[in-house]
Amino acid sequence: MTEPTTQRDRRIDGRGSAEDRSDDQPGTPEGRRVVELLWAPAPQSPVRGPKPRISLPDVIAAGVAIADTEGMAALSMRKVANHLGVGVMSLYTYVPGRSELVELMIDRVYGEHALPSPELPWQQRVEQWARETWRIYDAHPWLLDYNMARLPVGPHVLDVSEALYAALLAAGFSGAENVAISNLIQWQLLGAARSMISDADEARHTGVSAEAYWDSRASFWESYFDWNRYPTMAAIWEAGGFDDPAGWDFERMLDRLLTGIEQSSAVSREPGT
Amino acid sequence: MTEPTTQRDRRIDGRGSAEDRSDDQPGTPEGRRVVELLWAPAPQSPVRGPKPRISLPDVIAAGVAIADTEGMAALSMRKVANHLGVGVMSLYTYVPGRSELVELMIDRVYGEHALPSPELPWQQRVEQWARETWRIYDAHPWLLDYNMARLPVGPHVLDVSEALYAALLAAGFSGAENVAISNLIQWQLLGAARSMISDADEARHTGVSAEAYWDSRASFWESYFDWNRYPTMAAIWEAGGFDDPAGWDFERMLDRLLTGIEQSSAVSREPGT
DNA sequence: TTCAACTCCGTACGCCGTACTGGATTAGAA
DNA sequence: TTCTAATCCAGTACGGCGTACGGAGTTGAA
Repeated sequence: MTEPTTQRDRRIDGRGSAEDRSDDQPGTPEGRRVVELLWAPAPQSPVRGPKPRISLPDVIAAGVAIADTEGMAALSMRKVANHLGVGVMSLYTYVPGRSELVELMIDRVYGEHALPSPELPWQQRVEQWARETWRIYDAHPWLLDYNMARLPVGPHVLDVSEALYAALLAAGFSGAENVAISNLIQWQLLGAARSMISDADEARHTGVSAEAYWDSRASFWESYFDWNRYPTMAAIWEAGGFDDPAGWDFERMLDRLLTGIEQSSAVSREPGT
Repeated sequence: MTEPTTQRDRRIDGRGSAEDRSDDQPGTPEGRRVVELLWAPAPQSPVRGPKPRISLPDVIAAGVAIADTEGMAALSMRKVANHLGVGVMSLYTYVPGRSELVELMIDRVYGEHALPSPELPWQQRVEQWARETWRIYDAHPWLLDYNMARLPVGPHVLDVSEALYAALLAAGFSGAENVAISNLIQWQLLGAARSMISDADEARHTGVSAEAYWDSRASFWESYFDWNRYPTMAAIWEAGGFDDPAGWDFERMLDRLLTGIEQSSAVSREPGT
């Protein structure tokens, strides 16, 4: 960290082309910046300018607060600035832009995950991991709006991933198999959370409850639904299969997953086609 | 449909309060409108005004075209209008707003799903269903940006759902069990697609390939990754478990799912806790 | 004391969705 | 034929967004 860091360097400076990096540091400038924000150990020594009135954690906390109460779509730089009592552009001193702020927010809430103790049996570890993940989705439903395909590579996100990998390793899965089962668990959890939580969440800040939503679509069921065209759905409906989210109830799903994994751990190891 | 339908009625007219619906039709006005757009059989008889220069399918097709090439984020009403050679506000004659347009676009691309023949054995039906779904995600990656928790209730969306439910019914699953397994399949597919396709897709219109992305984060691996803090991840990495998406390769995943379901179909039926 | 480094932020630009309003066009009623 | 109501079409405008730019004020080190 020898070269001087001017404001222009710290700001995002609009995606420079591949040629214009004269230094030999790895990666792109934006990538380096966000990695530094996620991992940088200290706000480096006291420096030259005036004392900052806010801090990076403040900005992240404000973002989380707004997203928690109003949803991800309502999160704007102006609102964050307002919440902190500063001008909008001041935020760009701390954060390169909105999307990087979101990455930081995600890593920050992953820090709330209470990691399972390595001494527990693997089933309990996986179970606690799943419950904690669910709890975080429930506390911060805006996570569910995020694609989740490319999680930010932050310390807390990695802690959480490591915990699941480690639990599955204890169950006897390693390498690609471990990754596959880990993905199985995460995607099930995410899918169920999206179905259950984001309904309730959307209700909270649009004022339209899930029932009201379906009621608003009621004309469909009355006028257009064709019982002959969709016989299986009709049968499931009449059997109560859609009542309550019993089919993807969290407890049942967890049970299913664990027993499925146990079986797979017992049988195991015939390669695919 | 006796009461006159003026433009003000057809337009979205800003979420009227619950009191102001004088008629006794079910659901909210917006809900009725989008349901009609999805299901209305014909553009009702020839009517009074000037001949329309474009049509609803044109608008939907333009939206799909733009989203296919530039991504969901780049889909704007202005671009759609431009693509059709009309003014922006003209679109609102055909579609209540952007979000409804997206719903219509989704149902439209679900119409590309080649439903499996009911005469095939259920495994082949599920397999073909999964391949078709994957193909559609691949052709229209912007679907993956959509939450997918609340799919639009359109005819094609329901056709696709019905096909999976029916195949699983043939496998012996009914009621809530059918729903649970159907969700399992869909969420796995969606998760895998989000991981694999949206990478490639993002690369296409941001110009940043997945390798370039990881390269841009390269400083992280060099400077910050702590092999002691993340031992399992390190082990998996060294074993090649992250190389290639072998762990969640589509074929392997499909195999895994089908055999898992078969086992579950054989064992089955011990209730949870 | 000077000055470079730094924080803060007002202004402005180009996007976005869409409300409002009115003009042009047409089919049926008179 | 003339009139009129229904309908399509769209210009203008408003409030919101992310953020580039440039400059004013503040501070510690030279």
